[in-house]
Amino acid sequence: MSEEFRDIYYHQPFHDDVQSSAGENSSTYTQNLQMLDPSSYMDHFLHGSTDQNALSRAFGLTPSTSEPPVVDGGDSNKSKKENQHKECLEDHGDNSSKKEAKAKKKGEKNKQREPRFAFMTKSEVDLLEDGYRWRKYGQKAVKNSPYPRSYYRCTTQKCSVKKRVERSFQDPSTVITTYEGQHNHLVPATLRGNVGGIFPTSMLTPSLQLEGGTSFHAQLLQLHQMTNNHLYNYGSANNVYDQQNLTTLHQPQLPDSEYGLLQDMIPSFFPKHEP
DNA sequence: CGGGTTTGACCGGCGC
DNA sequence: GCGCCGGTCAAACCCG
Repeated sequence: MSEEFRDIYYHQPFHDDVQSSAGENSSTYTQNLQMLDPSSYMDHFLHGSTDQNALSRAFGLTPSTSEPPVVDGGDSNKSKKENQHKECLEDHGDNSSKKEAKAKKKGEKNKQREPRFAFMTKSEVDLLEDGYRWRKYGQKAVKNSPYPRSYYRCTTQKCSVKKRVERSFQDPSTVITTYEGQHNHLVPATLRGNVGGIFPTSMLTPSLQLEGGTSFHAQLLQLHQMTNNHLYNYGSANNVYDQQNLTTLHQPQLPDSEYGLLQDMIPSFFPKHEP
């Protein structure tokens, strides 16, 4: 299961003025990047990680020999559940007899487990913009939490990426976003008149860049896709966000070798140190 | 009218 | 076998 939830980030933007729509508001910018203390919810995701560990893992640089990335003594139950639910996933069956479809699927061991990628963001807005378009397909109450969990699917046809969004019940200001799967397409051309989030980077408009949650998420996602998966190429070399956008990003402390590599890959993710 | 959201029902896997 | 649980479906609804 540690493979499913391999990356958790904690993103804490500023909040000056907050409105109610994911786009305009969280007019925040990234101020700090750190791992969240293991909460009960997240226990099965990560445990006692440090910034460096987290980031290293995030970039797929975790030395395979060192600490187990995501281990929690008591997560056996959870992990089973996670696995189990994985197996329930996926069925776009539009046919009338759902049961049959599911039965078939079941028989066909259609249990591919998509990689997951989760991070936490301090935001008043639940649904952080990442450049993609999502359709909500469900909402469930979260056990032991007053906050519901929402389920979204990428609206692009043939793209089965999903994401879950829920608010941490321990820190209601924190939103936990879990992506599942890989987009097999580029970011939709327009999003509120802008190029949304992640990829066609050089096109980002200043206004969008200032949406801290957006660009940060975008970059994390991009990072994840680039480092952990080689199936998709979004033109990494030229993906350079305006440096201003992330100047306050907490600079990760990585070994020079790793840091240099990452800097090459995502320059904007590692803003130059300017005191 | 098309696309998104809401929400109760349903499903399959566990654990007891 | 039953109940719980997380996840999904899909009809009804909403909205631009």
